[in-house]
Amino acid sequence: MRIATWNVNSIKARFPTVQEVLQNIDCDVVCLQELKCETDAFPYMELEEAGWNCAVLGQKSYNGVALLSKYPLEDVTKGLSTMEDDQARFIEALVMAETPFRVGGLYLPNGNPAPGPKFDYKLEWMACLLDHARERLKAEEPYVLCGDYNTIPTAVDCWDETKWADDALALPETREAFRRIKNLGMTDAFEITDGRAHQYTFWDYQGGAFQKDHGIRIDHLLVSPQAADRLQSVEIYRKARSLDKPSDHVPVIGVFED
DNA sequence: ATGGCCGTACATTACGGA
Repeated sequence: MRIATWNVNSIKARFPTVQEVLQNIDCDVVCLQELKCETDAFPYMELEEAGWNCAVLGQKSYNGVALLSKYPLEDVTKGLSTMEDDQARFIEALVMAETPFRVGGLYLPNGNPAPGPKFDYKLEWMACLLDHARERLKAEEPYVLCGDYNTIPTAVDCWDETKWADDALALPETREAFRRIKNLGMTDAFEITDGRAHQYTFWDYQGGAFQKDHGIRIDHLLVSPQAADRLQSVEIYRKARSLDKPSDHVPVIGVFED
């Protein structure tokens, strides 16, 4: 079972690239973020023709999340169970593989500038995600909570810690909120299968950041104990960043024993 | 310094992103 998360930064602006990458990474489940399209405008037909079952929570202009699955999806929920949110940032479903996996796809708020109302919203969102994860863990099932966390977990997850010191992605409050979710018993899949420093999932469009490898690791898969038991490896599909008109994020793939 | 982001929208600039 291969489960990917990928912030596509507009599905319409790069749909041919998205289709090509989906084919190449050969996953069973893909969580997409930053669709930047309304639910009705999602390219259901093309993706269904390629064998995907789709669950979508879209929004005009900004945000928007989707779940793609080669297996049937059941128990689809849109939005966090623990919060009223007018932004399309969370979708979850039960993936009916031989061993069912529950998969949540999230697009956590950026939070800049900090301090300020946007940072407050980010921290509120993370607190609600914590409550949601706590409830989900009670089921003791394979559970994967993946997406763009807009969180640089530690100093070695960015190319230059000093450049991010005052940024909402790296502030102590953000890192603490992320750790709290891990402390519930959700494991960072990359950390336990790879764990190398300076492995990135995002590179800014500006200043030749990708060529200089000036990136940050902000796309994560957090997994329940039952999913961690099956976890074999994590792949960061860097190649997606070198294509024409790329997203600024690349797919991160968790590989699980079936 | 010989270069210097991207996508969206009530668009020709403002905004959100990270």
